[in-house]
This record gives sequence, C-alpha cells and structure tokens, in this order.
Amino acid sequence: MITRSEENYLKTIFSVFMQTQNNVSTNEIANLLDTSPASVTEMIKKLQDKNLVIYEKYNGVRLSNKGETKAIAIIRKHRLWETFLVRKLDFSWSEVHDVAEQLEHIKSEKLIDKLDQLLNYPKFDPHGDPIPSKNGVFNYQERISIFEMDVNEEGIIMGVSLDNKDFLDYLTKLKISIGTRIKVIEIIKFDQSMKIEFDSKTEHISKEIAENILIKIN
Amino acid sequence: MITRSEENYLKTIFSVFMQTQNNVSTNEIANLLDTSPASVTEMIKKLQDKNLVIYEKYNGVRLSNKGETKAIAIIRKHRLWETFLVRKLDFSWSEVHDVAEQLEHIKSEKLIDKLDQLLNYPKFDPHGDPIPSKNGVFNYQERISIFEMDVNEEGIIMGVSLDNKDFLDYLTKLKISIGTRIKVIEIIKFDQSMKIEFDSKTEHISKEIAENILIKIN
DNA sequence: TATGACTTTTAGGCAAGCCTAAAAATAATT
DNA sequence: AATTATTTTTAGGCTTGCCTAAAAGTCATA
Repeated sequence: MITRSEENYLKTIFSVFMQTQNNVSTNEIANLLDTSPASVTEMIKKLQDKNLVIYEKYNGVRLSNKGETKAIAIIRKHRLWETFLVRKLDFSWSEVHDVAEQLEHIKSEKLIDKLDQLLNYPKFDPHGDPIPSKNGVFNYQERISIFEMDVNEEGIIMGVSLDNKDFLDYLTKLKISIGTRIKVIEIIKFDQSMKIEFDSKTEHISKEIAENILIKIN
Repeated sequence: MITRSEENYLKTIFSVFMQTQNNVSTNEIANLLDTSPASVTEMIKKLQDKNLVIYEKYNGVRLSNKGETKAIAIIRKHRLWETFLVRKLDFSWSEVHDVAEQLEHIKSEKLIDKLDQLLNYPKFDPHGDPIPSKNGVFNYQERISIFEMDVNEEGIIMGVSLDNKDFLDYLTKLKISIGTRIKVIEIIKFDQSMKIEFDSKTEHISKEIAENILIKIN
C-alpha cells in the first residue's frame, strides 16, 4: 500500500523532473510540499525501500519506473477529477485545484474508469494540461506562451502554466479561456506588456500574464 | 479540524444510537470499527475534549449536538456519493459502499452542494435510506421488512436493511430493486421462508432475505 | 586551497491512532 | 453475598509523518 503522503511526494518529484530532467533536490521537494528538508530525506528513504525512487545521498532523487507509473496514475486522477468538477459541477478554473487534490487519492480503479467514460475520455484538463491515458500515455501538445509571440502573430489558447487563483480569476474576468483565438497587436518595449485582440476586442496584459498563457504552436 | 478517524467514530456512534436510543458501548464501537476497545476509549476522550460526544466512564457514549451535526453531514455525503455512483457511474448496489466510504471524507461544501444539485436533490440513496438535507433533516419513511408481512399482503420495496455484497448481488440476480411491487403468496411455517410474487413471477426467499428487504408501510 | 555559505543528513522528539497486557469496574451467576 | 465472567480503562509501546537542532557534506569564492 502506498500512503497519501507518499503519493504527494511521487507527484512532486515527477512534475519537477518533467521540467528539469534532472534529479530533484531535497530542498526543492521540501519547498513544494511545504515541509522540512529533514522530513523529505526521511520520506525519500522510505520510497527507496519500496523501490519507487532512485536515490543517492546528497545527489537528489528521481522516480523508478514503478514510481513513475504511480505518479502518472495520480496525475491522471487529479486531472480527470478537475475536468469532472468543471464540466459536471460547474466549478470554475480557480476552484478545482484543492478539491481535486483530495479526490486524487481515492482508491478505486473502477471509479476512475467510469469517470473517464462519463467525461468521454478527455485528453486535456480545464487548464489545458494533458490527461494521461489509462496506460500512462500523455497526449502532448506543443505550446508556447503568449510572451514568446511576435506582433501580428495569431494563436489559439491551449492552456495555462500557472495554477493560481488570482491569475485564473483574472483570466475569467477577461473572458479568456481555452479555445479563444488571439492575435498580438502590439508589444510595449518598456515593460514588455502586450496588447492582444480576441473576440473582436483589445486587451492590454502584463508580461506576467502573457508568460502564463499558452497557445498552440503547430 | 476533525480527522478522518474521528469522523468514522462519530458516524458509528450516530448509527448505533439511532437504532438503540441508548448510550453506545466501547465494545460495540470497537467491533464495528474493527479496532481494540482500548483504542476506542482513547478516541472517545479525544472526542469529548472536542465537545463532540457526551461520555461518562464505564457508561458508554453518545453524540453532543455538535457531534450529531457532524455525523449527519458525513452520512449526507456518504449517501449522496452512493447515489452519484449508481446513477451517474453505473455502479451496482453492492459496489458503492467502499468507494463512498472514502469519498465521504472529502472536505468541500461546494462540492457536496453541487453534487446534490446534479442529482436533483435526492431524498433517498440507492439502498432506500434517507439522505439528510443540507440542514440535517431526514425524510423518514415508515418501513417494515417483508418478513413482517402476512399472506396476500402487498407492498412496494423501499430499501434494504443490510449492506452486504452477497445479499445485494442476490437481490440483483432476483431482479428485485427499489420500487418493485411484491405480494406475499405463502409463508412456510417450518423455516419461515416466504413465497413472494413480483413482476408476474414467483420466487421463494429465506427468512434472512425477507428480514432485510423493506417495504413501504402507509 | 581555505573559508564561508548553503544543502543535506542524522539524531532525537512529538502527536495521532493504533496495539497488547494488566488492572479496575461492572454485570452475572451461584 | 461472593465468586466468576465480561467490559472498560490504564499503562506502556509501536509506526507514520512531521518537527528542530546539530553535524556532515558540497559548492563557491576569495
């Protein structure tokens, strides 16, 4: 049996490793899980005993195949639940995270298969992140941030790279959501803010906002 | 904050008290929660410190108003989730219990309100048990078991009094479900088994089965 | 290369929720 | 009423997952 806490460690290690492709440091895990480095070291050892991670003292940690499989299963559950909350229970982007964080630990294969079916086997969650299939395959979609676009370039919003309530609420207020087609009108050199056009209107967004909205690239 | 374990104790105390109207004994809780009497005593003290139960040494325990409110909320969640699993995810009677047992501990008021709405504010769960409203009101329905019926009496099945997989699977096999109209044809004196008629066919059921199927009384 | 800064690990402790064994209280039976 | 049986509580221990403080290791920079 794998505990809830262990699942959270696996998920964290997985997502950091995905971004950096490097062994994940004790400190980084501690920061992300809001715990002490000492606790992390301790837990890593436990995960190592269960063959879920590959670990060498003072050299960070990464998932074993077994650990990766577990981590992907948790991410799958998290994203399916988020999709369910938004589509079936009318939750907004910004509200789903905390609840999905709890729901992802429910243990029932049938439950998750049926949920998948109910939602018609979604490939992306409400934030535009890919939902791994039952056998662990992610459906990646190449994306870049609006910040990387040039003037006059167009794109369709495919997701966000930040799961922060204020950020998501602001997007909702702007009526920007996944699927929205946008065009870059102007880039202000001074602060790198951008004027973008969508749904026949123009909005002015800061660099920070632009960096965290992702559009389809191909 | 109230822990998952505390919630399970409250739920157990509530349901035993409902049946007996007496203080619940340490031993009984231990049996139902599959734990030791010593652990129960310890937990009861903790619940007492939190003003969730009323307890006197060697004299059993019952819920305080605060504890009862909590217990009812958990039962509400459990039954709403069971209803969801059966209605939306095609779970069968016998499969819902374990999963609902996990789901009932998810903390989100919005989640449960929305679930209630999605299911159109159900008054009874798939076993025929009442689902308390948001403000804690149960919609009781007077029910008796088939075993208490006389020959030629008719009734409509409203629920079951046993949440056991083999029992529920057997009812499914017999195609007996909530809403089925039945009539008692014959009672066999020797073993108190009963011949009942429903959906234009006759079945012969044991005393044990008859005792655990509930029909509407008024 | 030595020193200081930072990271990681070790050591020792704590709360929650469980356990067993023994003691104390209550209930049942002779 | 006394003895026995049962129930409940206390006492002491264990594991999980966390903590802080101190020691050990690694890295960076003078």
